[in-house]
Amino acid sequence: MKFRRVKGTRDVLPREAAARRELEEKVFELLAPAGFHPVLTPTFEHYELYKRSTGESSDIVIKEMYRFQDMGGRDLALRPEGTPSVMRAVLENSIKLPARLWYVMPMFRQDKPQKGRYREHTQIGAEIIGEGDPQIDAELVKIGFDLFTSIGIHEMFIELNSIGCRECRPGYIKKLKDFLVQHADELCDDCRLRAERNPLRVFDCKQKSCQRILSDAPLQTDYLCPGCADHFSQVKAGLDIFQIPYEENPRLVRGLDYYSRTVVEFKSRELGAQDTVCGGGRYDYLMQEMGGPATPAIGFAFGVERALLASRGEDVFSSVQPGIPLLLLPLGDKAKPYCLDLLFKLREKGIGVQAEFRSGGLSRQLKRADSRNAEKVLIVGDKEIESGSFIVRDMGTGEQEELTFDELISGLVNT
RNA sequence: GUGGGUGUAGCUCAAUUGGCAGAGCACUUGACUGUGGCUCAAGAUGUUGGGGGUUCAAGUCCCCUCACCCACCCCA
Repeated sequence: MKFRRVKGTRDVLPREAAARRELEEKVFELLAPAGFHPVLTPTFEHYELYKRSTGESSDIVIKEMYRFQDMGGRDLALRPEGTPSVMRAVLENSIKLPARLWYVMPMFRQDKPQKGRYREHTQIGAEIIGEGDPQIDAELVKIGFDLFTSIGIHEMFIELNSIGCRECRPGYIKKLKDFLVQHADELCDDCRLRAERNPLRVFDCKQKSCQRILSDAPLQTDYLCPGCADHFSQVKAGLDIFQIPYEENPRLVRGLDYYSRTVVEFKSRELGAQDTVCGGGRYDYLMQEMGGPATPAIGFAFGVERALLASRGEDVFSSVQPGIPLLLLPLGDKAKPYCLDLLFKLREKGIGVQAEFRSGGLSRQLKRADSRNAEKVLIVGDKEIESGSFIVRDMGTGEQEELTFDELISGLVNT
């Protein structure tokens, strides 16, 4: 085998492709009534867009982007996540706000592939732009919850936190940094680095020793300004209206720079290490940072591959040849052009039909029909062409009936 | 970028202390030239992931390399 797929990419075979379409339908059915409209953006953008929005301290920008130059010397990158592109599109096309947009688009990140994580993957995302009330946060979380429930993801739980705003976050980060410096000699090497660059990330550390120390660390929720504290408690009050299982996780931090206030993760215990199905949060400053007017916004996104893993298990990914409703079996060379003609006369009637043009006797043709998973076959030999009466055989039951050409054309429409 | 595991026929996997590379499924052909699935018979399939080394002899031992899987970092 000479050519292989590029590391971290995958082939989506018919069975999984069908499952994806189903999933997309379900998402559409849930989002459309809530006012979401579909949107598509280019697969690549100016590198600068992601650098400025996703953030220079995010791992995506630091080491995971497919960055390249085109022949005009433009500095470009394959889209690593959807939000910056969607916001750019809103701004560039002067879309009327508030707006609700959703998308299903491929994303590209050059990190090490493992279960449920690929270098090219498909994300479905939903964004509410121009609405900042806490009820919106609760609405979006509820929509997400319903969505994952409807696609059959079990053992799901929601983690929720508020990471504050411009007013209160800097003060908290300073407090946290002071704490980390104090305990620097007890932390792992990674965490000492994090303490300098991006202190919030220490909460992601899996080291038990670090976790023990961090259990005494100051928490953002204790240092929220009155505005953020009120917002957060109203989000929770909103969620309490629904019977949604969520837990506050004061150590939940997200990897992108643009988040503020509400952050949320949807997790499933059925996924192993990659247990986050969906992440999201509020990003009230992003539009302004991109040069637009101050505009509150919130959104979530999830990976289709991971969602399918969590909802259907492995069987989704096996390859299965789909069956054929009706297969024409020509016998002899004269019957072949006749079948070719018949093929399209039947398709015009909306019948799913194919023909077996490889030569062979009836026995052979039936064997082929069997291995191709045909539900019914139509036997077309010289005898049939002459008499205008054809045998339709049900490959499941073995029952046969004889139909004239006209009966065939009209009668099969109902089968 | 770091660690662990696995690479043998299209697929799932065998192969004893180093000793003729095999089975099941799938495939092709025939028994059966106008009635499939079952059965029976025959057949085809490999640079044992790649390269190098040790040896009379390597799927097996050693070194290098690549790919995939799992995990870490991080994330969807």
